Amino acid sequence: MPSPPVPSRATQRPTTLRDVAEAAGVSIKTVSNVVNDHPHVRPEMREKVKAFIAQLDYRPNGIGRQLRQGRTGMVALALPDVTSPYYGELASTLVNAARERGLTLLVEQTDGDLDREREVAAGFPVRLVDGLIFAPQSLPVDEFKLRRDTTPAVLVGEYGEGSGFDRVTIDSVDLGDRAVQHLLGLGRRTVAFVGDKGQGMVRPPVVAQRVEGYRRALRHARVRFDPELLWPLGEWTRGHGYEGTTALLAARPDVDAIFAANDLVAFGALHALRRLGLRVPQDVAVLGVDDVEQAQFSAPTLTSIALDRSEMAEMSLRLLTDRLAGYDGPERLLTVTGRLVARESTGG
Amino acid sequence: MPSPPVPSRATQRPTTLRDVAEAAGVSIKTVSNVVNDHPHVRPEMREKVKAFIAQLDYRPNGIGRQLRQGRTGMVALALPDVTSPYYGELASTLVNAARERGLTLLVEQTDGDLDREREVAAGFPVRLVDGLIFAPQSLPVDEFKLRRDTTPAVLVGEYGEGSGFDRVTIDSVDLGDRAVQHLLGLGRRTVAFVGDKGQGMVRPPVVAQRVEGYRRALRHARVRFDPELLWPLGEWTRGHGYEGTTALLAARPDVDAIFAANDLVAFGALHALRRLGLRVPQDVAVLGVDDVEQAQFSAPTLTSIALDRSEMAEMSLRLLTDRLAGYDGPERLLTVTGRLVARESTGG
DNA sequence: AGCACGGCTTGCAACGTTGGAAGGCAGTCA
DNA sequence: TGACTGCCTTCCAACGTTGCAAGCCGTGCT
Repeated sequence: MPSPPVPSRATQRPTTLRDVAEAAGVSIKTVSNVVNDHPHVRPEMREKVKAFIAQLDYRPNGIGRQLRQGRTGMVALALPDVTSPYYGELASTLVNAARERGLTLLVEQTDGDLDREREVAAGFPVRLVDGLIFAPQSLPVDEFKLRRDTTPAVLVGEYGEGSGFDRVTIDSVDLGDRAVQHLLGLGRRTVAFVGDKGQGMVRPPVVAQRVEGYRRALRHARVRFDPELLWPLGEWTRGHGYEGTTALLAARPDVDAIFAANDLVAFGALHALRRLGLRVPQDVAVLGVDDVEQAQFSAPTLTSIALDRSEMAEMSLRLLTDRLAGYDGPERLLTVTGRLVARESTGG
Repeated sequence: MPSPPVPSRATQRPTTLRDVAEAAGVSIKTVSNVVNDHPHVRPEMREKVKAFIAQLDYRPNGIGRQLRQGRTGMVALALPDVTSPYYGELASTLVNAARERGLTLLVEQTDGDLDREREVAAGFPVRLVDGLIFAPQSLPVDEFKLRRDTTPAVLVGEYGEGSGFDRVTIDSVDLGDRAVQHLLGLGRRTVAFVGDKGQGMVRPPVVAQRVEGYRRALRHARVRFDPELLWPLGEWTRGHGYEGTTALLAARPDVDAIFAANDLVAFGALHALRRLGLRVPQDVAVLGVDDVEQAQFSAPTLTSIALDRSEMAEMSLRLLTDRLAGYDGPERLLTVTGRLVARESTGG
């Protein structure tokens, strides 16, 4: 009878419960009981088995465990792009928060692309996660509503009104209102919003809300609304912010304040104004949204509206873990409000 | 005989192969064959089964599949922090590159913390991934060498010499050399390196190499090496860069150039110099490493050394997938070299 | 001595999937 | 008509784990 071949290091089979059981001369189940700290194992037996576990470097096979338990302990996080500071920080906090709860986070990037977001909504082709945290950008709400996947989902961002899903949202109307109030309070009267999207047609909720806040502040201060000051941008990036601001000031040299859709756009705007030889805040005041760390270090430092990303991350995970734990009630909505941090770019 | 209870939406059991099989009146294996595009299924049968699959929204259970196949299709990426632009871009590219290869990336953050890095090296307590891409910061190489986990691993960064593992590395000696050459080429003679670590004791490899490059450039230009100009920093962040630079210029007002350990430190340095009323580059030239996007938008724009993160990501994944495909040869080493991008902060 | 009890250990089954082998059926050819 | 062939389908087992129920054994009580 041939002896079994000696496995090479690379093909070495990981230790299983059975291996430990055979080595220790006990049943598989007893080893399992030791691993899972179940009662009804004699202390000396427990010690003995633990010794073999350590010696053989036994670590449970997650797959087997998950198959048995029907849950994977994994949660998908789908967002446009971890590279942007806003989403990056959200992802970072979520990774850690999930870890603390014994969950593993699977990161998926959509680039805000409609088709990719559709795929996420439809559910991953292979069922692998217990839940989903989703920050959509382009997907119409009605489409998400119709998803057949019954995995619990939490929506993050301005998006999702009327979707019937749990949401962590930002009060962007209030945010826009306060941003523009601040600029008007400096005596500025020609305030541009840089970062409009889908104007005339369907604005994504984030944009629609910020614009509504913008108009509310104007109305309140009895300043005439000038639609030309809603300046469109393909994407909310530094590059687009730079191009857009350059074009804006060519068309409207009378602009004396810029409400940038987010901090990246604001950095692009600062750069453009510098290139144009305009002083910030003396000639043009600039205000961004997100309060990314760089805002404290740019020249000039950037006034911004801070959103508590770690709070948002905690909230989303809490909503999701409730569902995982069996909560089956109606949708819930948690709202985060912004906090204005005044810095040099608005004379602060 | 009681009929089975109607499941509520929340507890609805996902569709399995068995469900489809029963609905279609065929065996489980036939459905499996259809799902996996296996031969020996009559076309009309295939169509019929596909119809049921669509109707019942059947999607394979990843766990069952993985258990059967012995692989999870998941790869862990362990790095200090996705929030920093450098690691964020690495993670972002890796997520997409893994996706293209049908792999799923699991992101783990260590904060560069020794204990967390130890855990990663020891292997996750629950076996769940087929491979590991690891960017360590504090872990001594010797410790990593001894890891018992036989999962294939790829090390990313300056770290890992002599570890016996596949590596994607950066030639940081050359990088430091070229950085300082550039500054000396501007006529500067008092070049500080901001971001030294563990000086006197064991410098982490990144630092050791950049310092070696720094000294090599000085030697080559016959400029005396002044150890006081290696300025220590607890961490390579904007905040530490700001504090460190402020302290540096208090101690050494004669500094006329700063080689910052990375771009974040450089942004902190720019901010500090502005606060001190010093002009960049006229009074002090500043140069960073990583060429993050913000470098093109800061005031002044930042000269930096670009490292191709997407190339590094592709390389790491290639090394890893080779191992997953069974390659069992000796360790391999791929090296990325930096490219200097001159901007305003050095008068470019 | 017999019995019950409680503490510890084991055996069985099942989670959902797929490779391999065996089974069935119709058509073809001698 | 019977055997063979080739295609399609089904059956069986196994991946590693854990809940449940049953089994065993020694102790203490009557």
